[in-house]
Amino acid sequence: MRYSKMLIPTLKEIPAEAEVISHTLMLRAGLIRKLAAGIYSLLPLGLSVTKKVEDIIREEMNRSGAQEVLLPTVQPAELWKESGRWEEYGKELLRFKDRHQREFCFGPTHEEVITDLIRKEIRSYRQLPLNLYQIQTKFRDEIRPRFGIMRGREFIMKDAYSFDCDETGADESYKKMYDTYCRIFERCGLRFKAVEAETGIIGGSFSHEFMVLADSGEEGVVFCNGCDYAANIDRAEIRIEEKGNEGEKKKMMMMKEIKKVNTPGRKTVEEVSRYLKVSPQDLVKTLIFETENGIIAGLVRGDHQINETKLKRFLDSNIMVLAGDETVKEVTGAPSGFAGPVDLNIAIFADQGVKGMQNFITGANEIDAHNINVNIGRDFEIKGYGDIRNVREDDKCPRCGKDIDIKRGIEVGHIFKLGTRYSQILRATYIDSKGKEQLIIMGCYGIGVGRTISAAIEQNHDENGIIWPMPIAPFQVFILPVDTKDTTVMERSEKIYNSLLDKKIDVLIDDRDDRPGVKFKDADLIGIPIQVIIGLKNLREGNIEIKIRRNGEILKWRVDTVIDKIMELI
RNA sequence: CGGGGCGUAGCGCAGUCUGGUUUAGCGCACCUGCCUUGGGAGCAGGGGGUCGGAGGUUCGAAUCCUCUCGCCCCGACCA
Repeated sequence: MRYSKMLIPTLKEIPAEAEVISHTLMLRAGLIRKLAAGIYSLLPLGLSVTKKVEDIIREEMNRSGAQEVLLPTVQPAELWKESGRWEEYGKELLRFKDRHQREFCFGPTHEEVITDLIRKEIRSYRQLPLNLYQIQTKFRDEIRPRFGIMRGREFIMKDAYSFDCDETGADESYKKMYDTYCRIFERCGLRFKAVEAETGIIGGSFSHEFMVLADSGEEGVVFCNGCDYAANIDRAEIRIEEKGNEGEKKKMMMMKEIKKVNTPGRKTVEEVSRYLKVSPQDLVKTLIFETENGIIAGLVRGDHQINETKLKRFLDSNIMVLAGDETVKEVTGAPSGFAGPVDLNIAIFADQGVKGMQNFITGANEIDAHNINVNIGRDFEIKGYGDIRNVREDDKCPRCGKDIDIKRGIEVGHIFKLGTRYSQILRATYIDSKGKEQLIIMGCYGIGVGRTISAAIEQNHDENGIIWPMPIAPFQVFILPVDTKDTTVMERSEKIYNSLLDKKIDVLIDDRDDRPGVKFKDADLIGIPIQVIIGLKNLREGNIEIKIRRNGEILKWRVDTVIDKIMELI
């Protein structure tokens, strides 16, 4: 491809809208342009990378025995009503009506459609197992799209669905996809971790997320330095320390008399503990939540953070919203910041870390007041204890007890074992070898294509621009003739260009009649791994210069060996 | 949805508080010519704006008021 003919609108200045480096660079390198919030056009360079990633996915999916299909983006409401998700999915589901006032939605995911297809087509165990996948545009009306195509509303996703006769088969399918995903992300040149994860609205019995570690990641990832335990922060279990001496000591402590103290204007744990000259560990935080089963309170130690997802799972509720100021006032009789469990007549649940605490401090359900020397059992009752707080770096691995690390991650892939959640409700069944009707067991497996690209840039860039890993680079080689007007330079450049094309190499030649500085800057910005720089000075000495984008290394090779040497690099 | 901020040329911004000497500006980009060719050059000339939109106040509105649309950030939420 010739640069002069290609639409590569690079930007010298940093776009105001971009927040993370991958977004900035994708705009600056001319890969994407925004049309509306969370909705982007892919320009030639961006599409080229997208196709490379898609092809890697296709190859590996096909290798695993999956078959590609293409399902509709527009889906009838009936199917979603049948699965129950028309109500469940909420505002993220983009709904609309056709000219006959029939209800439709733009598919945010395709469990309903694929299950419908399968229930119509599959009769016998002889037709199973099956794994179908597609690479398709989806739409989820995100509350807050951000970071360019990392969290868009319209986005390209590879989604696969497996169908098995029994649990053993389903587990095998799941394992196969796990391995396939590892291969895909390895080939994309990403440093990633597979972690235990939540199933969320997709549902199912267990799942793994594939996380690319990057500071800009939106998910917390917990992993052990000693063993291979790794989990999403919403999933990561708290290791319960066997309290030896400390526990004993605690038990021996006397319950002191509960007392109300003034804490004018002190609302946060930080403020209260400093004012009362105690450590945050001596406090218990009371958080009020609204659920579908009424208002409840969640308790954690002052220096701990409650995890709503864990609380939600613990209480098996679908809705869990931190109560607003009005609700808090209604329930506790005080503005938020002064809530406490004593004389609170709603169900109270506590983190297991609160269990051994004695003579602690809580809000007094009264403005500018806290209670000290509060004790469970004597002053209030707890309806249940659970693991409802976030893991911290000073916690230990729940499996092996060694130190753990918490990092940020970008979720690029997610695999779920669905079980019979959809096959049951949509009646996707088969006849087994004994002639009996059975539910098909399903799995579902997603990869965010755009997110994978963003993540690749987050991990592979420097101050000058993108540094593409070779397998997903839009071009493998960038030929940069320093002076387009010089015939010696241009003839040699064209020759190399054509030789590489003959060898099926993706090569871009910068035939623009621009000053060298402009071309060098653009070359670094768009990040093609190998730059072939052809200048008169080197050419006179029979040399051609090669610049490795990743490390800036400059190599000088003889003109007649340059093609072979480039082939070795690719 | 709550809080904050921003909409002025393709991009980045000034001007808005304090309405009128501004014919609405600057840098980059763009077009023409000259010049230049190893890290986003230089000179000269040029084109491009319903100041997000609607309504209002006023002799006069980018500037003040009301409504509205869009976008960004934080929070809540989320594969």
